[in-house]
This record gives sequence, C-alpha cells and structure tokens, in this order.
Amino acid sequence: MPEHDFPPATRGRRRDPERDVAILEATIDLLAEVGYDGLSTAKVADRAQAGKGTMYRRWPTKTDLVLDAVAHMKAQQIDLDALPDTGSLRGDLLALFQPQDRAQVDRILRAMAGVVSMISQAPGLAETGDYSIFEPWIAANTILMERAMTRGEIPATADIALAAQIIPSMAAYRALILRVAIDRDLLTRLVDQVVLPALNESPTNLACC
Amino acid sequence: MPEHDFPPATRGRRRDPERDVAILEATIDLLAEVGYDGLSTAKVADRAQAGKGTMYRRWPTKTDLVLDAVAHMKAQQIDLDALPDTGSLRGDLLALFQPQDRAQVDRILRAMAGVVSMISQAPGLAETGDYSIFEPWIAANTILMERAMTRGEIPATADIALAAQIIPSMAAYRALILRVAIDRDLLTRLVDQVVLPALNESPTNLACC
DNA sequence: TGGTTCCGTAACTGATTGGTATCGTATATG
DNA sequence: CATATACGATACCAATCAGTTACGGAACCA
Repeated sequence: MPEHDFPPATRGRRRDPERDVAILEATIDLLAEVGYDGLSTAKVADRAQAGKGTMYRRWPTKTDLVLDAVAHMKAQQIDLDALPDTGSLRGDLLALFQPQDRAQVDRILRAMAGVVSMISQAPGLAETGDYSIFEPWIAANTILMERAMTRGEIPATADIALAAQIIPSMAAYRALILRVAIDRDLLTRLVDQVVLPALNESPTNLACC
Repeated sequence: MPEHDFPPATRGRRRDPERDVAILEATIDLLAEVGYDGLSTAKVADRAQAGKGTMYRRWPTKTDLVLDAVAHMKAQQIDLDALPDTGSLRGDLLALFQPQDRAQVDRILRAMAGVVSMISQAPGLAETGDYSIFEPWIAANTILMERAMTRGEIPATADIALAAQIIPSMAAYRALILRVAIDRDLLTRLVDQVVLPALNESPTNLACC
C-alpha cells in the first residue's frame, strides 16, 4: 500500500506487510479520536506497536501516511460491484446503508471529520478529492438509481445526479457537525419522503400532487 | 463579547471595544485560511495589530477565543426576525439564500471547516453545539415552512423537521468536503425537485404521482 | 557463517506553540 | 500630578512534535 520507493530487497529480512495494516489501522483509529492535528507520529507508532523508523521507511511524511490511511479505509468500504439488488429502488437504498454495523460506520465518519482539518491546512489537497469517503457512497446511489431508471421504475427525466447526493450529504452533515450517525428511522424517512419523491418529480410538473 | 470576568475598571484607561472586533475578525479570517490548528495566537495578534496581552486579557484561552469568534460570526448571520416574506414558500426559500454575496458566504463556510477540526480534538464541544453555523439556517428554514403550513400551502402532515435540514446539510457537505459554495442553479433544483416535493409528500401515499 | 535488511526501543534535534511577564506609552479618574 | 488600567511590542518558558539516528536483535539469503 505505501506508494514510495520499494527497493528490491531480495537480500535481507523481508518487509512485513502486516506492519503496514497495523500502522494504517492505528492511524485511522487516532484520526477518528483526535483528528489530524491531534494525531502525532509517536502516538501512531505506539498504538501500532511499531517503531517510528518502520513508519518512516514506508511513508516519507505524516501527510502521506494519513492520505494512505484514508485510501485504505475507502478500499474497505462499499464494493461497487456487489451492490444490493432487491428488485425495488426503495429496497436497494435501504439495504445499501444497512449491512455495516453502527460502530464501524461511526468510526469511519469520525475519521473523515479528522481529515477535514487536514484539508483546511493543506489547500492543495482539496482539489484532488482523493480524501473523500462520501464519493463512493454517491457513486453507489447513482448506480442504484440508474438501474431503477432502466427498469422504468422512475421517469427518464429524473435528476439522478442531484438525488444521489441527498443521503450522503445528510450523513456528512450529521457526522461532521452533529457528530451522530444516521439511524434507521431517519434513513427510512429520507428514502420515502425525500429521495423517492424527488426522483418521481418531473422538472416540468411542479404541482403534480 | 468576551464573557469572562470584567473588573469594573472605573479607574484607569477604558478598554477599547474596537479591539474586540478586530481580534475576532482576525480570528475568523485565519480560521478560514488555515483552520483551528494552523491558527496561532501570535498570528491572530499580528493580523489584528494587537498585543497578545490584549487578547489574553479578554479570552483566557485559544479555545475560548475561537468559540467566541464563531458566536460573533453567527450573530452577523441570518436574522430570524427579518426573514423574507414573498408570499410563497418557494420564493421565501430562494430569497433566504440570495442576499449574502458569494465571497462572504465562502469565508464563513471555510471558517466552519476550520472549526470542525477543533471539535475533533475537544470532544466535549460537540455536545454543546454552540459552534454550528448551520443551525440558524435550519431554524430559518423551519420558520418559513411553518408559515407555509399555516397558510395551507403545504399539508399539515409534512415532515418539516426533516425537510428543513436538506438544503443546509447539502451546503455543509459542499463547503466542508467539496470546498465549493452552493450556486443558484443547484439551489433552484433543490427547492423545486427535492424540498417542495418532500413537503407535499404525505407519509401515507408514497405513490401519489 | 556472514552479510544484509527489517524490526522495536529510545534518545536526540530543531522548530513551533500556548501562555506569561516586562516595558514604555497612552488614556482615564481624583 | 498621582494612581491605575489598557495598549502594542517583545522576550521568554515549558511542552510538544516531525523527522533522524543509533542500537541490539531477528529474519532472510548466499
């Protein structure tokens, strides 16, 4: 996972890949607990039971480490090739946010909040967008909605690009500002009263009901 | 504005209230530029043309200063007693997000992103909620929607609490993650295709259209 | 076995920071 | 004028931190 120079190293002791994941996991943990600036390389090494040398052999800088940890976290997330397929868009949307257990989601969202502070200080990072955990969520929503459209479940004029952002942005707001995870009740209300009506709303007939 | 002990001070030179706003404004500026941790008390004093002593006489700690700066920023924001009243909910919602000029809004949202990092490190702050710039926005939405409900413009069963969060949370997502302000086109689509349909949707007739 | 690379521990360095104290000056009361 | 407070500037202190280096031991290969 560490992207920088990898000397062939066919000679001595092999680099232990288990140390990589231990360090990355510790980084995510601390990111969720204390944020980017509260996170010190010493604390990461401590929690991962690793030496700072081992860390710096893999990631040349703290920023690189955190960015890689976010990428690692992202990779564990939604698999766009194995999305739910319940037959109805409503079932798919509800299923998409169900499988992961609450604590796991909470950890991820808090880590994301920690990353936001890093972006504030390194303005260049904002453009890459590589850090956003919400982007794959939006992509998953989009795919589910496109499927529903080809099934004829929603009109061809539906504004999928907009609707796909509703739930993830609400999740982001709650995680980053309110510091609470989305619950099942809120999710149901969002799907039934906001997302599905928005998709069934044709841009031209605003007073359809 | 500084909340801590204010000795009567009837004897010597008076405390200059202009210094308060200069320091608070400098704090918000830096918060927007470099975030909470990138912000040093020395830099604030420097930009405000103030001595550090002058700052610490008013706010005992960096956290107090930033919290007060956010409150100051919040006070300049939406005036809940002077909300738009165009006669229609659609007009009101569009008018609510229009008056402020782009640069001002951008500064505020970037400052909010800077505050998020502070919350990550001081978990106690999350509970108070005093820091959130989006809360008055939600309150304003709620009031406009309640007005529309008493006018009979939307059904009495509408889920206002939910609908009032849609636009602010989308704004928060864009500001904090995407680092872009909401534009007029997106706002119109949100109002017409998402918020208004959601309000007109009765919880019971999910297939009304 | 010997050379090479990895590992964790720990000491170290240079820079930055929150917060305090001091100083000379300005502004107020009595 | 005497006293008291506020002001900006500056020096200062203790703590923290990113990143480096040194060390002794472990794993691998020839």
